[in-house]
Amino acid sequence: MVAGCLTVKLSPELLQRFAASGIRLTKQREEVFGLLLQKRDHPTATEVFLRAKKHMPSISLATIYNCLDALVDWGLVKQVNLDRAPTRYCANLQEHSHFYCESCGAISDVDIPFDGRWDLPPGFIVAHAEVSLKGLCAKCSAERFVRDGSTGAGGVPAQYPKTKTPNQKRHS
Amino acid sequence: MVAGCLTVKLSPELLQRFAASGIRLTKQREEVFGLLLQKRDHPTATEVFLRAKKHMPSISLATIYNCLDALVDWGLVKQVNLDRAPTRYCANLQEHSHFYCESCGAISDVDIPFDGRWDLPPGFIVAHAEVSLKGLCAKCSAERFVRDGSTGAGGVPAQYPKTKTPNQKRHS
DNA sequence: AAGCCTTTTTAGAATTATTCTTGATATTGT
DNA sequence: ACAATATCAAGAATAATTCTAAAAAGGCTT
Repeated sequence: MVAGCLTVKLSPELLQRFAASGIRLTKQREEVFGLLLQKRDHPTATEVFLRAKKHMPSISLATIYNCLDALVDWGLVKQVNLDRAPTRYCANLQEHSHFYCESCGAISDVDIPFDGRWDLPPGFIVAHAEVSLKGLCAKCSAERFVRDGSTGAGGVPAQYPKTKTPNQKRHS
Repeated sequence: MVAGCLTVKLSPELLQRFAASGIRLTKQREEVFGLLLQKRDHPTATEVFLRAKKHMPSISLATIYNCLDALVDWGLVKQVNLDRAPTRYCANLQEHSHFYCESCGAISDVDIPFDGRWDLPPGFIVAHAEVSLKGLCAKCSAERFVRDGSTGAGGVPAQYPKTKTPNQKRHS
């Protein structure tokens, strides 16, 4: 009971990548990813759902969440969380930050995240800026290095050795 | 039916400020604010609730939310949102950023938000950094300045003239 | 192509953080 | 003290998201 043609045809290279990596690219995932590539306005899961239904009337919201989660897991899509508003999704894989317009609610991508100033398009006015860091605190990094026999000295790469985090859900 | 002594006595200066500003400092608000000042570990509303109940057994979670919202409105407390985890509350009024430890879940304050590098305590390892900007996009700032008769030229202060935002809830 | 195994989709129930509603209670100004 | 106003409490309501169980689809082997 699958509907007609997809919104966006993925590039052969991308399809190749999927095939090579053992990832199963279902019609639904292809549709969801295609929608995100096509209209890069940071839609919420519900918005993606509404758009997807036009082409696949039988798709369910749970599937949208499943697909988005899968795409996020594969590193093809990024979640954008602003305050407690519904999570938005973004197919821009370049490192970038987000700008939320407090007047119209639009979310724009901002290039070059942090090395002094942001590369804001002309006319944009920043009222509030917020930085969230994640990683290992002193205590935990010490423990980790003791266990792994590493020195823990300076120049540690950003991607520290990952050990299984206990039962942590996707966005923790 | 109000319980015994508060966890933390607020400073006379602060009490003065409340009195002067017409803000009504109720026992519940005082307790909640005191708890945040006393143990600065960025508790969630539920955690504040559990702590408050020890001193005010009759307090309700809704009241905790009310008090926290009021404190946030008065600028005495900041909300800390990390991904979609429950909102945490922070009585540190200094401009600062937050560091989330992906191993133990602790949230630390990080001084000096963005001017090159962050002032991280030794041992902290950053794996991911995220910057969220808020303000006015080009379209909206143009509209605003046309309406207000301002030039819109460079050097605009971060605190642009606020007009009523239509029915926007606290965290939008 | 048939059978078998695994993954995915679906629909709806469940969860969870937060907000809303309503009546009770407390506080302030007169 | 009395009215006017603001706040609190309890539980219902909301909304985003996740979970569950069963059906469907995809792949692989023969």
